[in-house]
Amino acid sequence: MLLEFSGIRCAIENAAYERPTKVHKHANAYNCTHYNWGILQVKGASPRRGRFASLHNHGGTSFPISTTSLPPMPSAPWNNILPFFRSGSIRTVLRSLNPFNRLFRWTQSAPHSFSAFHLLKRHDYHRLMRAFSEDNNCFGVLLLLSRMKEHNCKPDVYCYTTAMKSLASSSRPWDAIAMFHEMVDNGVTPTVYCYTLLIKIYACHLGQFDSAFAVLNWMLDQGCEPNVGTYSTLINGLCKARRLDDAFKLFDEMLQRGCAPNECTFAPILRACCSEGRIQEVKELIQSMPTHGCQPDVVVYNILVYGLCKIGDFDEVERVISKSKENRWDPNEVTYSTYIAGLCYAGKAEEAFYQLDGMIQKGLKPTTIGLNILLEGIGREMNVSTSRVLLETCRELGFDVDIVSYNTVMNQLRKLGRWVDVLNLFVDLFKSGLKPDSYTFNILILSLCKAGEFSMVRSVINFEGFVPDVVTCDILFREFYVSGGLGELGFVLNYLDRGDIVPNMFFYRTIIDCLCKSGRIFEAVDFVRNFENGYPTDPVSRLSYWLARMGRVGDLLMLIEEMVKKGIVLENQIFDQMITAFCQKGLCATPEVSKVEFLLDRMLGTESL
DNA sequence: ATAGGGTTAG
Repeated sequence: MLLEFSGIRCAIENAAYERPTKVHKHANAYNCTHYNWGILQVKGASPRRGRFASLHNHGGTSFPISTTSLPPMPSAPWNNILPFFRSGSIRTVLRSLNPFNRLFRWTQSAPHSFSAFHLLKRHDYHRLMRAFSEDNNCFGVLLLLSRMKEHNCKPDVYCYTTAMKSLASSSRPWDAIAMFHEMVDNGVTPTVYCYTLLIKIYACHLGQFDSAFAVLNWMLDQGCEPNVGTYSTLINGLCKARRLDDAFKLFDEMLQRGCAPNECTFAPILRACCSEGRIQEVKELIQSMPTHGCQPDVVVYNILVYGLCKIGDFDEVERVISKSKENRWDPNEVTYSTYIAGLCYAGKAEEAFYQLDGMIQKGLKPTTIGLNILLEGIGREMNVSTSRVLLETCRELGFDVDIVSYNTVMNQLRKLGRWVDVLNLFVDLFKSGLKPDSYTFNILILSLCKAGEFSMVRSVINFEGFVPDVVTCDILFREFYVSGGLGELGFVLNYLDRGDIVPNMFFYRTIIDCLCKSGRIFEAVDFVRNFENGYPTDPVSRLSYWLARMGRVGDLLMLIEEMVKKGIVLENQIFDQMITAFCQKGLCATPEVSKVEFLLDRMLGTESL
């Protein structure tokens, strides 16, 4: 047991504490393995990335460049790509390409001969790449890019941009950045949009605003003027990172540079204000929009509806919708779906159903996302039978459901311990032509674990196309630890050792929980002590919870003294957890409370230092 | 041809 833990610790120490988000989405891995590409091959397409982009000199200007190399291009033979051509959108594009015209006339289905690829023009490749990209098939996009190079058709800026976009939306931001550099190295000049995409990757995907601003400056140096889209993208990133002040600053800056904002510039700012409940500010901003030369549109009003729902002001939502005509906008599917979602969150499921009727009568079909929120809301506020029936009747009603719909209802059943029903829905989703994603598998696995059906868990893990992710590892680790079957999890440890799965705060918390539950307190303390950056807040908070819970306030005090000595800033969270545990144990009315009071005094003392 | 609006797992 000890050995296993030291193995994990090793993996954790090797892993970067604040590594960028995961490099690949398992949905993609699923797609690929489903079509008989080995998992390892797919993983090979996404090698481990370096931690952060470092700054290199590029044309005399400081420019962020990643230290990573390009992903190896996939090299499956063409017939391996055949299954992809079953996708409707891709076939539509193929059909319209001259070299494929005749092929399609001969065969009703996909082409069996790929000699036609030799005849494709650069533009044709780009159209195909876009179709694959829209189909969320990053692998196919990369395959096409490598094929066009093999056929001596030099990819242009549009092809590279599409590849970057596809990589970014497959959670492979570092590969996308590497792709940008390959493009520049090949002497292809980026367009404004290409730079904007790079900014988006740094700002929205990686949260590295220094690099994002560096790109902005670099493009100016290259004589490429940022446009509204560029600024809006960066403002969006800042807003998402809750840096609203910086967003406003950039907004002023773009005005000074003579770049006029539009609806897309306002939207993220309005959204951020809504999230903070600053609804009055939202209303004022919307009113100010015409002075900036833009007319609030349906998206802007949808954000307002979202904000009003968030504070539960449904009367005002009604007013905003009823005044839509005079404000020159038409409520759409998203408007009502947002309204319905708000009602669900407020526990007004009946009212949500009423609004659903209303929107259908207006000839608007609920969006898939809107349906998913409704399913979640009625499962929570009414009962799971209703949400399940709704899910099953959507097809008859002509509403489009997706894998999230199934995941939502499956998880509701999971919470009730109805694992047989979870399994039934898992089977049903295939009948609806859907494919399970990582959420589906994790819900199913958790459900089976809680039911003690470990042999079925093993079957699910071996299910074709399933790739465990950090959530799977977390679930398996916790559940197998509790049931004493940790020895079976060698493959989880291998994943961690290879760095294919990067542990996150949830996972560290699980490790602390497992150690503490089995009384291995000193190992838990050692665990947080030996962290790369030392005593990370989240695991320490969890440890603080356990120590208080086990009545070991003295040990907790020692840990805190140790941290203070090393100059570590103590977060409130650490004390919150301690207090929670203390209250849960009902120790507040006992003399024990004096220890906590002492600790709190200590906290206030350290804060004033 | 690019930018902005709702959703699920530990």
